[in-house]
Amino acid sequence: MADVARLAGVSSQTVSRVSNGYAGVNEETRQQVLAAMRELGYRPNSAARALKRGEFRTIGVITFGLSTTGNVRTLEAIATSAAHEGYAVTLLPVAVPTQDEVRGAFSRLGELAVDAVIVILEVHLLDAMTLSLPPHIKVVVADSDAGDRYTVVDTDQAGGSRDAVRYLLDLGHDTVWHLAGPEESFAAQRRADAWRAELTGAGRAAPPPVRGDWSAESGYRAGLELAARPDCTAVFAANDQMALGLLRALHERGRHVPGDVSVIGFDDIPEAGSFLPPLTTVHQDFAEVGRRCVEGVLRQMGQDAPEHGTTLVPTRLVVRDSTAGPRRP
Amino acid sequence: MADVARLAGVSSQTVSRVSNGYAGVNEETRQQVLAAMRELGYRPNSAARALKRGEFRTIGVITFGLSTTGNVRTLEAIATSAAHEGYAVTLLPVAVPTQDEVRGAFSRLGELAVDAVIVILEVHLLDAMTLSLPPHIKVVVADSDAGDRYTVVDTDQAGGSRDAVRYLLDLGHDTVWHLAGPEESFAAQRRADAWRAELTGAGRAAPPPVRGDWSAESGYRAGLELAARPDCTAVFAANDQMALGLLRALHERGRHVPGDVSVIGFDDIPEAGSFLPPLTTVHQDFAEVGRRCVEGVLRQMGQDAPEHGTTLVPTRLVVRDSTAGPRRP
DNA sequence: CCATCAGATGTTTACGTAAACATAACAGGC
DNA sequence: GCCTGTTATGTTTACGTAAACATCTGATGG
Repeated sequence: MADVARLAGVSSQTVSRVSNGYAGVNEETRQQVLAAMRELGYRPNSAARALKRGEFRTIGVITFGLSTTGNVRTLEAIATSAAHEGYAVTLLPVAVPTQDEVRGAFSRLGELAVDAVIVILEVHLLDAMTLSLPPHIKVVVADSDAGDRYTVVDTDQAGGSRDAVRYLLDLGHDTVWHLAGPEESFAAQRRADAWRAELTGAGRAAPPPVRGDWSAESGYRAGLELAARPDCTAVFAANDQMALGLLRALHERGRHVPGDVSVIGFDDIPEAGSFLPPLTTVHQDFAEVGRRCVEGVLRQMGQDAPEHGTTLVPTRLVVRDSTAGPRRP
Repeated sequence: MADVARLAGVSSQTVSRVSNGYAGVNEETRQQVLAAMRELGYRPNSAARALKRGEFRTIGVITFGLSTTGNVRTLEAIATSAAHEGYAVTLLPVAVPTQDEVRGAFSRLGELAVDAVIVILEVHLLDAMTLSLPPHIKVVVADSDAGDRYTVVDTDQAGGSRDAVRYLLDLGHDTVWHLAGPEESFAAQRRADAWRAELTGAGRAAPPPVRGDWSAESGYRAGLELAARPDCTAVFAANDQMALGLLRALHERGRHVPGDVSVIGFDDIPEAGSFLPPLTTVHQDFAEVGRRCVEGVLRQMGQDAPEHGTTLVPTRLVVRDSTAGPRRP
C-alpha cells in the first residue's frame, strides 16, 4: 500500500480510501491511485483488514460428511448466498459423527477466522459444545431442533410427510407403511412422527415402521421385508435413496410398482425422475434453506443479542409414476 | 493477550510462546499462563496471526456447482485432508460456468485470505484467468488437463474407460456404444477418446457416440435412441447418472439388461449398487484425488517455484449385474 | 572466583490497514 | 476582508501477534 501511495504521489490513507470506494476523493486522484494499483498489482491484505475491522466477513459451516444430498445442496446454497453478500464460507468437516469429533470441530472453530457459524448437524451431537463457542460468534442451525437455543432453519419435515401420507390415503390405500431413517436422526424422527400422526388422525392403524440408515442398500434390505407382506400396498420412504433400494427389492420380489405397491420418497434428488418407475416424492427446497441460513446469520450480526426460533421452509409433493390406487380384489 | 499477560504476571511475549507451544518456557509459568487464558477465555486472533506470519493456513477451492457427485466427494476429501494438516478450506462456488463467472471467482479470490487454490473446473474455462492470480498463490487443478502449466491431479479417466470397454469386448460383444458426457467437459472428452482408442485397438468399428449432459434425464433421452438399435448390445456410459436414465429407457422399450444390452457406468456412486439391475461401473477414488490435491498444494508451499505435471489416480472396475455376454442367435 | 553459557523471560518493533483527528485550500456570505 | 463551512488530503495511531534482539539468572568448569 505504501508503494502504491508513493507511486501515485499520495498518502497511504488516500489509497485506503480509493480501495474502499470512499466518496470524498477527487476523481483525478482516484484514477492516479487506481493506475498505480494496477501497475504494482496491489491486492489489499485481508488479514490486515480483518485485524483492523474486527471482522472476517467469513461464515463457517460445520457439517457431518457431504455424503447426504441434502447437506450438500444446502451447503451450495449457503456458499452462493454468502458470496452474494460478500462473505466467504469456510468448511469444517466432521469426519465421524461423535461428540468428540464435533467438539473438536468447534474448538478448531474457536481459533478460526470466522464471524458466524452455520451448523448442519443432528442436534443430539450438539448438546455439550454450546459453551466452547466464543461468545460473539453468531449461530444458525439447519435441519435440526434447537429453536429454544438457536436460530433454526429447517425444511417442513412434518408438513411434507403428512402430505405424502394423505396423498396415499386419498388414493384409497388402507394404510401407509414407513421406511424410516436412522433413530439418531432428528429429521428421520420428525418424518416418522408426522407419518404416524397423519395416519392416526385419519383413524388408520400405523404398521410398525421399518428402519434404514438413509442408504439405498438399507432401503433394499427393508424392502425385502416389506415385499413379503401382501397387505403392504403403500410405502412412505424417508428419503429417495432408500426408496431406490426399496424399488429394487420390490422388483426382485415381483411386486409391481405402482400396480401392487405405491412408493413415495423424500428429497426429490435429481435422479428421482429416472428411477424405475419415476419416483413420486416430497420436494425439499434446499436452496431456500441455505439462503435463509445466511440471512439469519447476517441478521444476527447486525444485532448484539443472539436470536432463537424456527423457520420452516415448505415442501411440495411431486407426483410421478410410483403411486397409484390400490388394486382392489 | 495483554490481559492474559497481566493476569499471569508475565510479558505478552511469554503468552505468545505458550500459545504457540514453544519449548523454552518454564513449566510453572506455562501453567500460570494457561490458567489465565482459561479464566479470561482467551482466543488467539487469527487475523493478527495471519498478518504477522504472512500466511493464512487456508486453502481456497474453486468449483462449479456441487451438483456433480465427483466434485463433492473430492471436496470432502480435500476438506478432511486439509483439516488434518491444520488448514481450513474456503469455498468459492461458481454459479454459472462461464468465463465471466470464473473470472469473478478468481478476482474475489485475489482479496481472499488464502495461501493456495485447488481448482475443480473444466480447463477451457480456466484459460484466460491465469494472470489474475496473485503470483505467490499455489495452484493445483483437479480433474482437468493443464499439466504443462499447473500441478494436476486426476482420475485415470483413460485407464478406467479402456478397462470398461475391454471387459465388454471380452464378454463377447462385437462393439461397444458410448453414451458420452457434454462436449465442453474435459473428463467426457478423455473418456470418449479412450473408448474409441480401445475399440480401434481391438480392430472394432466405433459406432457414433450419443451425447448427454451428465444428467439422468439426458441419459434417458439418449437411451431411447440406443434402444431403437437392435445391433446395440453393449453401452459404456460416461457416468452413473446417465447410466441410470439409460437403464430406464431400455426397460421401457423392453430391452432387457443385461440379457439384451449390457451397461457399464463411470463413478460408482453409492446408489449404483441399487439400480435395476445393480450397475457394473468404473470406481473412482475421489478421496484419493482430494488427498493428493492437498498434498500437492502443501508441497508447493514448501517450495518457491510452482510445479507442473499430472498425477493419475487409478480406477477399478466394479462388476455387478448390468453386464453379460451377448445373446447369440 | 570469574568467564562462559544456557535457559527463561522481557522489550522493541513491524506486519498492512483504516479510524480518528489534523491540516490545507478554497468558496460564499456578511 | 474575515469568519464559516466544505472538500480533499495528510498524519498519527492502534488493531493482536510474533520475530528479533536484549536482559537477567544461575550453573558449570577451568
